Amino acid sequence: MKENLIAFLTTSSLVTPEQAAEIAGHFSFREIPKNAFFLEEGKIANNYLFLEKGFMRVFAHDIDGNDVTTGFAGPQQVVLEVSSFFNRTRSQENIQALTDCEGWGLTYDELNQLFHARPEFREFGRHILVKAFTTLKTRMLSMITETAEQRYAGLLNTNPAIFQHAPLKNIASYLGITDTSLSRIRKEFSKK
Amino acid sequence: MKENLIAFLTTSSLVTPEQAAEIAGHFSFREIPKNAFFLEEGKIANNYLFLEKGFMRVFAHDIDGNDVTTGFAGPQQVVLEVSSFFNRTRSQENIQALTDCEGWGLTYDELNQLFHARPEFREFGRHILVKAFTTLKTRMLSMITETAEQRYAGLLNTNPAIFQHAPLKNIASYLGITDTSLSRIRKEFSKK
DNA sequence: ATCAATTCTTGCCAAATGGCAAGCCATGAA
DNA sequence: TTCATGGCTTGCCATTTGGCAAGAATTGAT
Repeated sequence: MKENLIAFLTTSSLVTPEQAAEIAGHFSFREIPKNAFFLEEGKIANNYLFLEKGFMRVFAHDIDGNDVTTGFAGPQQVVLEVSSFFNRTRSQENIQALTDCEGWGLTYDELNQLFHARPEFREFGRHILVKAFTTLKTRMLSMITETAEQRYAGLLNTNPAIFQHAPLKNIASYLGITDTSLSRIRKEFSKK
Repeated sequence: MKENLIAFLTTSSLVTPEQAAEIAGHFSFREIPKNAFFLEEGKIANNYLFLEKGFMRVFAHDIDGNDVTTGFAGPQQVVLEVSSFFNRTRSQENIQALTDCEGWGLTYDELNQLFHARPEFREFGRHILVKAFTTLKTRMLSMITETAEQRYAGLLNTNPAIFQHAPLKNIASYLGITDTSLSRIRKEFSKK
């Protein structure tokens, strides 16, 4: 039942299979139907989620009120608004299900209890945070050094599934361009 | 002697002044002369630094070998290449002193011992990591939603000291533009 | 003091991206 | 079925940014 969660916990090799099974025991099943919000801006994130099925989109609003996609999440990934969750502050971001989603979750209190009781899960938690940070740094570097077309090609390569679930305008803002430009880039790209 | 470090540890209010004094006791004094490298790409980051005086630049190289500034550090900040330090992997980034620097440092082993012995320092460590992550997310959002001129104005506002220590071409790549464009933006900006 | 290297600016032009509006297409609701 | 909505593309043109090269200014080394 929780095989995927257990497997995920052990991949880092910071947690043994036995430990993973016990840790997984504390997670509860969560369903988020399509279009429902896992987190709404203005609220304090209280849920840590291991996403097993489905896709989600993370987005914020810029000064003019425009919708800006800051991230996507897919199966076998942790979904978490780090800042709001750990600092207990109001989130500036929304997390919405692009498709029907299923996964395993912890509340803030549950996670802290588990961090306290399970040093290896604490290490695992740090590992996840470091990974998210590294991923974001890589994305920042690609934002600085690559053209929009290169970033598009990169996303198509690393996360092709997103194109089947998110509208292009969301993908465009994630890439830092307008939907108009993305459309043109796709046209050029398909010629090659 | 270590007042600044102690004050820094207590600002988060995760560490009491007494605890901070004891934690600070484990840090050793570090000097990095101007232009020296605190970390070189290809090596494994082994030093955690609280910078007390001076400025540093973090940079990587893109595919064409161009120098890209990914960050700056100034007084009262932690200097750390998170990914290499925690994963014990070779760094893709360099950290170089822009001016003569002084601060207080821990090695990887020292930090881990302290994390183990001092839960409050562990919490503090997480707090620093979360803050760095949040800062980077904000920067990513500004990269997507703001013009180069707005980003320039923002940096001038939040970190004016950098302009006295780093050459403009470094600041340009940090902002995601060429030095030519930055020069023009500065010209326009000074008219206002 | 001199020379070399680096930094910064500027002019010229090209390339990349954006803004807007129109139109087409697919989807879902009534 | 019809209608309304949202998603995607496209044409036209404006704006932003880049590439390159030249030159001035600054810095650093000898």
